[in-house]
Amino acid sequence: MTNLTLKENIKAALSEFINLTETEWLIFSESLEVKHYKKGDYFLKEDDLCDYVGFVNDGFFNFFYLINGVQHIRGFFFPNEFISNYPCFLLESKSKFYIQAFEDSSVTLIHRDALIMLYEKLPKVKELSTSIVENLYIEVSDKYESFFLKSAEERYLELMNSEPKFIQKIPQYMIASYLGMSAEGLSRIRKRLSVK
Amino acid sequence: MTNLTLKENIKAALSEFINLTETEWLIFSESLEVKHYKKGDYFLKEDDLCDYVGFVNDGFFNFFYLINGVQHIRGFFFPNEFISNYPCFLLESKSKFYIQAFEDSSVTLIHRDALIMLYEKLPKVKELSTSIVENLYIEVSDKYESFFLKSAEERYLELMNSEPKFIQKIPQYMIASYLGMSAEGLSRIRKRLSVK
DNA sequence: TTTATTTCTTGACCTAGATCAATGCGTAGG
DNA sequence: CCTACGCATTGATCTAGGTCAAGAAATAAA
Repeated sequence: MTNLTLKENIKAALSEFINLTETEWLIFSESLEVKHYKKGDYFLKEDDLCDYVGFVNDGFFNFFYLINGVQHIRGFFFPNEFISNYPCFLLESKSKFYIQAFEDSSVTLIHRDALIMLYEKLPKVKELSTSIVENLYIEVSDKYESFFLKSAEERYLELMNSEPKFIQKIPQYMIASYLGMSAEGLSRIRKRLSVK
Repeated sequence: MTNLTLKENIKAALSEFINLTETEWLIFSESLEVKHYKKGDYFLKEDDLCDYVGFVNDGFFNFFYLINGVQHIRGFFFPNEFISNYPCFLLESKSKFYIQAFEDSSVTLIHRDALIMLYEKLPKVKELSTSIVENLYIEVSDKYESFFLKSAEERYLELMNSEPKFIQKIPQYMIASYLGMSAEGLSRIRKRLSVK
């Protein structure tokens, strides 16, 4: 795929939030750059500043941090999703998290400075940023609620239901970590479910 | 306290986010109204639309919802904090939550329509809204993380540490619900801690 | 194909915290 | 002052899910 086509991907995704005219889109797309990541490459590492927001074209990424060398997975970024460590992007603070390519991936990026400059030229873009944060806020509120009210088994089923296609590619022990349970625990849950 | 003084409370709180000149503040404060709640009164009920953001002057509120008649407490609003069901305020959707005054309370309110009108007159106010949501997002992300990594005892200590003054006024069984544990569990934790 | 490494499963055991039921305590109303 | 009712404590019991250790399977490397 050409870089041009890759940028076009975003256009569709953006339309969920804002409507850009052709001219506006041209201005916007000038600030975009496409970057390719090999499996294992980092979009972001611990203690990095997170100066970019990206949009995943292909492949996918793993969002985690380390406590005594143990990976705690907190999310995945799949194609057609925005990718960033937003709290760090917003606060311009150092990242506690890593974001790592899980397979060869391509991402369309925009730098914070470019984005801020766009806010002047295209006020709609400011609204876009606001909407993204609002959505993230609502999303994490839901995840929080689900953790409160649901058992490990229910959370697993919920995930299988919402993201079946990609989950297959992710090793079980990572899914377990993402769901806040042990790898052995998840294995038993799967066994229990397969019997039913 | 006069309504004028109550409104002044907000000014100080806002200064954390934006700086308003005297003139701007006058424009802003015209959109504010002060409302008093008796203990037990609702700021918001299930299925209501949440058309207001408030600012707690006095008293405090309880943020919860009901599942088969059981209260699940998800937060408290203390003096000098903004009060709203933000996801509902943002999405203009029906609330699943109740917000109830725990003692006689006073709140300075702004209606969504007034707020949106202010965005035109005072663009800074738009930034204020954005900042508030960003803060909420970061706050709930932290709470999520704390739930993941910490034991019931640790979460209790964390809360006692961050909000000692108000927590005293809240019955234990509500704190337990807020922390996602049973009332009996919390009682045992407290006993264990008092022995140490 | 064989070997090595990573991932998954299974069993044995343990523990935090839930649930249920009984009792104690404090304070508001009569 | 007494009675109730809401709240807190405590004991007994249960269970989801964690931890540790050993194998089995699968995947990658050679």
